[in-house]
Amino acid sequence: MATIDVLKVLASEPRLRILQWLKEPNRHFSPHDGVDMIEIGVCVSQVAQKLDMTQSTASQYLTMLLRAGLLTTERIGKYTYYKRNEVAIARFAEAMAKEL
Amino acid sequence: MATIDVLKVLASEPRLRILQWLKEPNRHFSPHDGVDMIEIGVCVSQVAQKLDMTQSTASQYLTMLLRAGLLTTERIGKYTYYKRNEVAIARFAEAMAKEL
DNA sequence: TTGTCATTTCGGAAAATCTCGTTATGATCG
DNA sequence: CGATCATAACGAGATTTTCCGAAATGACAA
Repeated sequence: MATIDVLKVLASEPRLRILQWLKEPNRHFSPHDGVDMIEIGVCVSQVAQKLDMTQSTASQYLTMLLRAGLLTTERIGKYTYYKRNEVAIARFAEAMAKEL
Repeated sequence: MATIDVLKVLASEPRLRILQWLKEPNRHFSPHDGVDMIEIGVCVSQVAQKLDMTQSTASQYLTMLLRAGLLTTERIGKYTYYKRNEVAIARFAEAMAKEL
């Protein structure tokens, strides 16, 4: 995905916040039983609640961050967990420092 | 200016291009007589022509980049020259790498 | 001063984005 | 299977952004 398209995804307060919350999920979300939020991630409804927006909106935002390559996802049972893609995020930060 | 607001300014193809063109102004613009584009910068009309947009639009975009702190400006005679603020740009790239 | 040129500001139409409610899909449980 | 729950996809109204043309500002030159 091109730099400009990633920038467009990031240039939104709620989406940027999601990415930042996920740096320390334990600080910002209450965990599901037996789920390590750092290893597995956080599910859509948890993000929706924290955003104070509908589940529909949270799902869209997470999908946008996913398509931008900044998150990864894993489905476990009925839940879909999202977490940061640290490698891709670091790569993007480097690209910014170079291209900007 | 907050990170999110700078991101919004950058998340636009024409504005991002302006910033990138200004990395090598001699490669992208034809100079005014006796004006060192690296030292002094590039004027609004030059950018408008390169963008293939009106001078009004170019002026607005340059102003947005200026307010974001990414450019500096200097008026000489009837021309207003804009150039990159390398220190601020580097600072922003660092902030991104940290906050992202 | 008057005229001209570069730039900025203002107002608005078209396009894009935001965010929602609703519906559809997929998975689990009884 | 049928019911339920989490998520994704769809469609739409409200808001924001984009980009323009016209009018205002500021600087120089005659």
